[in-house]
Amino acid sequence: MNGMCNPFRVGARYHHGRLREALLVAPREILAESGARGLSLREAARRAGVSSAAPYRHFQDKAALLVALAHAAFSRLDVELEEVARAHADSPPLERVQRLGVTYVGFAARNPAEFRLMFGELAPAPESSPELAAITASTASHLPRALEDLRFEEGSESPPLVNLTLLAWSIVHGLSTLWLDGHLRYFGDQSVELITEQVTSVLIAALRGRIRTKDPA
Amino acid sequence: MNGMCNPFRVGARYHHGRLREALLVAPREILAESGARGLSLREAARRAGVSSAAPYRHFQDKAALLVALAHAAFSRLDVELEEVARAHADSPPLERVQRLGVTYVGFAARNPAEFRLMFGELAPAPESSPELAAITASTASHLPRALEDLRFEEGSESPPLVNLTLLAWSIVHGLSTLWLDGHLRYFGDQSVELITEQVTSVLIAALRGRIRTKDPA
DNA sequence: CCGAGAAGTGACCCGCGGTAACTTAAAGTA
DNA sequence: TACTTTAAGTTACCGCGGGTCACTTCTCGG
Repeated sequence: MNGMCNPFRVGARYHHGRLREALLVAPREILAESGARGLSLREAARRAGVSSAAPYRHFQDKAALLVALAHAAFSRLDVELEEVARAHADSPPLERVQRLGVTYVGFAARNPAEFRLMFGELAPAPESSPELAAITASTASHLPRALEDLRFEEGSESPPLVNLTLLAWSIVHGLSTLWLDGHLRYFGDQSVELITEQVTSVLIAALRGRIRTKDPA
Repeated sequence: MNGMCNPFRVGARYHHGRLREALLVAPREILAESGARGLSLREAARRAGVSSAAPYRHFQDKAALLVALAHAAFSRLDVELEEVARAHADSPPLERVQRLGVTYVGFAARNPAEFRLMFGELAPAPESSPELAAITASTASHLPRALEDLRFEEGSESPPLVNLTLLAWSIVHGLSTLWLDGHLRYFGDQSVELITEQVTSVLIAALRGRIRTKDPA
């Protein structure tokens, strides 16, 4: 209770000093340990070595804390995607899109609770804060930016960019949530990243004309 | 408290008589009104006109009630998919798959809270009950059953059925969750069903060779 | 150096999940 | 039909979490 174990709370002074920061760190530990179910303001306060009413000096309510956490998580995903996009700037667009997708799914798998916080049931609406809306938009921009480099053969239809984006996003988002919720356990024990690669390869092969069905038009 | 408004509780006898059934009906109203957040055993008991300890005579705990609710929801989805598959038994496989996908997304949109209960964060693991595992497996079988009718042109690669299934499932599951969580609001104000049709049409057109990229191999 | 306001405290409210001991009524049996 | 058993209810209680309020402690600007 005296918070001696807390790096932010060595002196155990009456005023914590960096409580807001501590309240963004502690919940990540909790999420990693016990998932979103175990995340309570009280537990976060406890870990910060502070009374259960203290957090309310820095966050209006629990939802506001969740918004801040989601914002931080979006920032990290945004950085990852940005780096991948730069690293594959000279690759063929489809390959760049695939790398972005694998990164997206990998992030979800490595940060399950935070991914759920960003997108899931109790995710704060992006409108609940301008900053959250901004980082959300930035994160969502990488996929269409890579896809708009795609070129189609003459005689081929050119699907609207929005449909292509949604197709790609729904695949990786679907794989992420299915994986997090344990529904991919019966599809072999490979890593999600590998599964993602194989699944997206089917789409890519189709777009490159290497897979064609005999399905009647 | 006397439960006079409850059809199952007209006489307000000491023994409810059909409490288990009532406890499967009331939560659906709650879910429709206030989502999973508002779903508590106590509220369900209140609506059934019964004390807050009564439900424990019929369900070991809240999780067990959720399992039963999820089972019922899976059954309804299973029936819907079964009917669609039968209705399109003579259509080209890709079209049948598309109808299944639209049905899946439509179900999610029409039953948001229950869909989250089936797949989402606090979804019970299928292993938590044999019946749940069975109905889950049955529900998941419609997509691969339609996809295994697909035939490929000579010279075309033939992707493994499991990858095709996962591709199709991840798309519709991704669209469902993205829609439920409000992330498709910025993609126009069309219905999810329409969005699903457009997005899946891109994939289908690619598989039929009507869309081909100039992407370097 | 002092006063105002930011930051933290403890006590309290309510609703929730869950348990235990008790009561009612329905069903089975002599 | 009477008596007993037991399933299906009840009230009262526990601990915990979100949130508020009145109060105290510290920090910092004038």
